[in-house]
Amino acid sequence: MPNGQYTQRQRESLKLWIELIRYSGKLEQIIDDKLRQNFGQNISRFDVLSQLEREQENGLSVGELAGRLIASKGNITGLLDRMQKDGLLTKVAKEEDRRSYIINLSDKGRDLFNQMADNNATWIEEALQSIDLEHMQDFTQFLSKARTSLK
Amino acid sequence: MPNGQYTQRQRESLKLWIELIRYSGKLEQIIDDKLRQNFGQNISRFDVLSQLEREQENGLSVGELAGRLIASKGNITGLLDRMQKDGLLTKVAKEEDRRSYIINLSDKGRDLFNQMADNNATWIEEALQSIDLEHMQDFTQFLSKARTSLK
DNA sequence: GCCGTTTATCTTACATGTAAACTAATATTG
DNA sequence: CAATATTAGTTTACATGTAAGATAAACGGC
Repeated sequence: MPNGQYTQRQRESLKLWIELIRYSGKLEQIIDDKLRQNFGQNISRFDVLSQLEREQENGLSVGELAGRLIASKGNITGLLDRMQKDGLLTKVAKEEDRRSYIINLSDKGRDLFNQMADNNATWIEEALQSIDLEHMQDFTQFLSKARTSLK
Repeated sequence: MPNGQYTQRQRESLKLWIELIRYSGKLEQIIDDKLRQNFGQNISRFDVLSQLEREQENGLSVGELAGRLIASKGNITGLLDRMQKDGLLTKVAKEEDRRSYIINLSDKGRDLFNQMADNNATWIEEALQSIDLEHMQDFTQFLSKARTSLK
């Protein structure tokens, strides 16, 4: 493949790729800014709270939590430390497996998440207001399929 | 809006938002991994090289460059420093405005970009192979419009 | 030309992402 | 049971992202 000589399919793939990154990056930026300004939290933290909230009282081990996060899989130790220091979650050693810990929402964390989630739903609805409901559903389904066939 | 009680439109917006972030995040991750493994570079650096390559010999000031980057707008100083240290670009003080600098690709940077771009086109075509050409074009156009109506 | 404002970039401090090496506990194999 | 491999999580070092303030040069009104 000589430099700069691409097939039509490659050109269209590149265009789509760039638009996808641009659009979703801009959306993410908008939400991240709102979360920072209004709650002093960012998307990673919202993601953590969200995953823990789904588990109710059961909590998650560090590894399980990392596996469910959309964004950061990397150095989750520091993130959880900072969130624990902020009183958003609890971390208790597991009885059966002394290598492992159970992470749970604190009451403060749960309250904060509920507030954030409500606001978030409003912001996202606003950001997507130019898209009609039918397109939105098609689009969601399309993305879901495309993602499954990824790796 | 009571906790957990969302309108249909809000629910669909949230679903679309989550699928978008997941899909584009996964795509970005795939490409980032390939760039790291094959070239020791990441997407931010590829983005910088790409913007500079478009300008041919003219180069860009730090501010212009920052404005065109898809991703990082933040601490671009350090990124450019590291890339300069790797010999990928040059940084020359501007004659007319001594506050400003002109960033340009070095030969090494241009060569590297050309290699990366070719590989990138192949990888992205592969990642998007499950989508037929027509859908791809629709989707690109749709995203472009949706993005323009954002902020 | 002088002075306040704006602009371009840098610096600093810190949060987060990435990768690899490390530690301790558990599981597996013989 | 002992040797080895695997797993969970941490630690370290470094690259990158974010925000705020600092610095120096250029601009604009007077």
